[in-house]
Amino acid sequence: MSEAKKHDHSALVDKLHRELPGDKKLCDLADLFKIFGDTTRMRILFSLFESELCVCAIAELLEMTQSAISHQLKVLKDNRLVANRREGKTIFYFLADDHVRKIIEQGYEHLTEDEHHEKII
Amino acid sequence: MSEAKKHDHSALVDKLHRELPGDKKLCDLADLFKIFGDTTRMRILFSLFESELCVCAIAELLEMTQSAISHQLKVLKDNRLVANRREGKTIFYFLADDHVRKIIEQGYEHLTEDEHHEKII
DNA sequence: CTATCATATGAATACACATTCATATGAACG
DNA sequence: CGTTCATATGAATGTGTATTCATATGATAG
Repeated sequence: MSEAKKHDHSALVDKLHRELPGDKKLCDLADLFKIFGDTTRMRILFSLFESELCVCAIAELLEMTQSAISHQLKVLKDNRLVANRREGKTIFYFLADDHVRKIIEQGYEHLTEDEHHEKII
Repeated sequence: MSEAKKHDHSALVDKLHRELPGDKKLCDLADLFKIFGDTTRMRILFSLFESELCVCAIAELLEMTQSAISHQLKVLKDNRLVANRREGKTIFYFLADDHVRKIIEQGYEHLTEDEHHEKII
């Protein structure tokens, strides 16, 4: 037997090490949440909650540069959170699927629960 | 009436502007997701899915510095995603509530749906 | 084909933040 | 108390990335 060092958890650690999802999965998951972790992108997603919008409408709404919006829309599209369709010169963006709404709603719930906590203080 | 400029959406933009959640809410929400948007924090959260763990167990499991883990645990705790309890010298961390699990699971679902897409290609 | 409108994109800049290193706190034990 | 173990924390560093600026693409109208 190996001499037990200070505070040995090798057994537990080994077990958990086998159970943890692969690094690829965890990294992908973190990358997904990273997309939601930016105020501009979050505001864009909320803008698209009700209806599709063209790029310049989003830019006006959020009072930001067309370029800034366009860059972020690319990030959102590359990660399949939004999709777009062309109509003449205009390109309309819309939410890609319902997961986007669900993920955001879950986050919202956590927040409101926190407010509950703050009231007590 | 104001002269309609090129591509006028002022009506739609005004309407949406009133409907959008306040900047504080959106910022808080983005900040929440930002927490999940880091591989180390995601791995820590997954480590705690099954059972509570002390800091050095997490550090061993993830093969990272105690300091790095401690810094991230602070972030997680400040945002109420984990909580801790003391037992002598040791401090055990655990998931604060079920929202954490739900949020992560929603993200996971979105990912697996994407894999579906990739298979078709 | 040229001008214009809508959008995309590359490079540069500026800022946020994860990790490291050194050190501090804090509990238990002799 | 002084030492040791477990954890926390402050400052410095390096990396990632959001925005800006300038410019490119791409569609439409004349």
